[in-house]
Order: sequence, then C-alpha cells, then structure tokens
Amino acid sequence: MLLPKPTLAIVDDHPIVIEGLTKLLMKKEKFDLIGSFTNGMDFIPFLKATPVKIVLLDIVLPGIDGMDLCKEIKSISPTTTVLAFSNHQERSGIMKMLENGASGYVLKDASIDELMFCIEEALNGKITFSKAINDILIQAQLKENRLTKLTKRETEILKLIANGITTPHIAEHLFLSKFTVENHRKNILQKLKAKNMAELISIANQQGLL
Amino acid sequence: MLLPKPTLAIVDDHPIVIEGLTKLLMKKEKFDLIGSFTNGMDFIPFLKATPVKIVLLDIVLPGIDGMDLCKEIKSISPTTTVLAFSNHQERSGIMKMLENGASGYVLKDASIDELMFCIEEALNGKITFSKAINDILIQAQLKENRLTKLTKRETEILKLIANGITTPHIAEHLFLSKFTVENHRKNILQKLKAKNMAELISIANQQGLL
DNA sequence: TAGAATATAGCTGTTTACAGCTATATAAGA
DNA sequence: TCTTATATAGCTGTAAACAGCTATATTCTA
Repeated sequence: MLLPKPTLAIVDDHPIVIEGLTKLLMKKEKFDLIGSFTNGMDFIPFLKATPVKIVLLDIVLPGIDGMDLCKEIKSISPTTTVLAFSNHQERSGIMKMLENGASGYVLKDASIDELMFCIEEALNGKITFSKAINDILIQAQLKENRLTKLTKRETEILKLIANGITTPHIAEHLFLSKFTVENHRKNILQKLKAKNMAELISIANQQGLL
Repeated sequence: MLLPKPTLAIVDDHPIVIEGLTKLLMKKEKFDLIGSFTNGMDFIPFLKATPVKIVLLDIVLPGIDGMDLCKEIKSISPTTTVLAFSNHQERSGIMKMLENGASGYVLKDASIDELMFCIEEALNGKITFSKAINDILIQAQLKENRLTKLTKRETEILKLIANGITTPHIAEHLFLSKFTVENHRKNILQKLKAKNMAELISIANQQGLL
C-alpha cells in the first residue's frame, strides 16, 4: 500500500484490551498504531506532540474519564476522530460521548470486522455504532417515542376502562382486589397527566393507546 | 315531430292545477295529454282501457290516496311511469311513493322546465326529484348519517368533559346550575349509549365528535 | 446481586358521577 | 299553530371515582 496509513491511538485502562487490539490491528495492516495509553493524563501530552488521526477511547479510565477526555481531545485537535470503545451500555454514557464529539460508539464485544468498519465510517465523517449499541439506541428511541409507557397490566385495565367497565367489575374480571385496580388507575392517570377518566380516554386516544 | 308523443295523464284533485298543467304541457308539445282525473277511482278504469306512458300523480286525493294508487297503477300497467306531483314535503310520504313504484317526486312549486326535465329523466328510467325535494332528502340523509345528533349545548359540554372538566366546574364556566349540566350529561350518555364518561369519550372519539 | 419497576393489597375521606324522577320556558319544525 | 326538541332547574339516593397515604412480593435490569 503506497498511501500512508491513518495514525491510530488507543486509550484503555485494560492492558489486555490494548494487547488484543494491537495484535488484531497489526494483522489488518490498515492503520499505523502509534501509541497505547492506560489513562488520559498520559495521552494528552502525546496528542499535543503528535498528529493522531483516530483514537479508540474507553469511557472508564483512571483520573479523567472518557467523556471529558473526548471533549479535551476535540479541543486540542478537532481533526482527530474519536471512536468510543467501551463496555458501557447505558444510553446516557453513549449520548454524552456523542455530545462531546465522538464519531461513534463500538461495544467491546463487537467483532474485529465490525470495529474496522466503524473506524472507516468514522473516518468518512459518519456517526457509527456497533450493532449491539444500535439496538440499544433504537429501543430507547422506541420507548421515548411512545410518549407514555404503560405497563401490560395498565394497558389491559385502560382498555377495560375505555369500554365503560367500572373499577369493581374490572377487579372481578381480573380476579384482583378493587384496591389494586384503583392503584393502577391512579398510576395511569399520573402517567398520562389526566385529571379524570374522561380526560384520560381523550389523551389515550390522541396517543393511539387504545 | 314525426315520432309519436308519449301519452300523459294527470291525477290531481285540484282542478286549477289540472288546468294550469294542461296549458303548460300543450305549449311544450312534447306529450300527448290524454286524460285528467280528480280521483283514483275514475282513473283506474281509464288506465285499464288505454295505454298511458306517464302519470303525474298527486298524493292527496279523495278516496284512494296517491301512495296506494301508485301501487295499483304499477300492478295494472308496470310499463307506466308514475311521477309524484304534490305539495307534500314529508320525507315519509316521498319514501312511500318511491317504495310503491314512483319514478320521482316533483314539488308543485317547481318550474315548468324542472317538471319537463323530471318527466324525461323518469321516462329514461331514472329516479328524479325537483330541487326542493332533493334538498329535503339530502338534509334527512345528513341527519341520519350523523349516527348521533348532539345539540350545540351537548357538544359544547361534551368537549369540556373530554378535557377533564368536572360537572361543577362546567356549571361555573357556562353559568348554569349543576343540575342542568348533569341533565345534559345524562342526555349525552343516552344518545351515545354509553355507561359512563370513559366509554362516552371512547365512543365520541370513534364517531369523530371531538 | 442490588436497586428499580411492577403488581399486588390495604385504609380513609371527600368529591363526582349516575339513576330516577319532575317541571317549565323557549325555540324550532311540520 | 301545535307538537316536538331543546335548554333550563330541581330533588334524592347510591355507586363510583379520586386523593393521599402505607406496604409487600415479584420481576427486570443495569
């Protein structure tokens, strides 16, 4: 290959991960691995001295964490592409990384091919995620889209209410105490921010919950 | 005109109407007016003896009324076209005539051109109505289509209910007694056949009343 | 595995809803 | 003009809804 390979650095507090990644990346011969670091404090001076095209960045790090480090990296070298590489699966962490300038998020149990693909996509300016992360984000999206999240039981009871069945009858029908049904009703009212059953059914209809 | 004109008969208990119609029809020279009768008993023997293509038939007649006479005419001579020509504006009478085989219904205050047009349409096998009758039928249709007919007040209150406003507050808002609002609610419940407010709002939503 | 969410059950008031009636004045329609 | 529909107001019960709490067992899930 005549073109110079993109320079790549790893920041991960697990030496084993660094070791494994190094070997795999060597095999592929697509990137020039110019440095591995187990914390952000060591990496920052290096970045200031050396141009780095792409950084694989863990979230959990001793001292400054990945989220903050990402921000720092982008302010020092905006042309550097940061790709989160972590085991963290919380949506909040993922979002924070993206807000701070990361170009994607790859879960550590992703395959090497998946990782290579994501790196290339990131280098092309795209935001990419490994499959597992994608699933998490989509699911979160779905939950959020469903403006209101009623449980199975609540949905069941809501439908009965919409059919004009009263609390005592619902209790009978579902073999529950009337107190239980009443509690479910209270919860539904709260979740949909309704003052009473009439408004509840209105809102439920608007949101297509029936 | 070389073609034989269609034969036409009038059955109407008002001599003035017969007189006027006769003159107008003569002018148009489109039909061969072969007989005028002020009651059905006189007309039936005539019809049995003479082929009549079209009959202008009033509803209010001495002895046998227009609805029954129409049926009789169609059973004696199915090829005879009967066109109701009356002042009656009740939907039930119109429907009865049609059920008994009439090909249309022209109100007596229709213009002569309207009448001529309707006769021709009827001869062509169509069911026609003068404009005023059409309006009556359409309006009746609309009323019936609107599966449920709520009054202005009821609709107003229904919307407030759907917004979660309780009876006492609705009463305040509309400067009414709470008893009045309660009565409106009862009426709405009955009209929409709902057991309670929850079901009411469901049904109202289904019927697009909100 | 610990914490969060869910489903369950309970108690006590107060407020609303609902059923069942009567009644009257006005407006709209046949 | 006469009947029907509408809008108004009233009364009396009973049933249901609602607000505000506590509490526990189970199930999800990070």
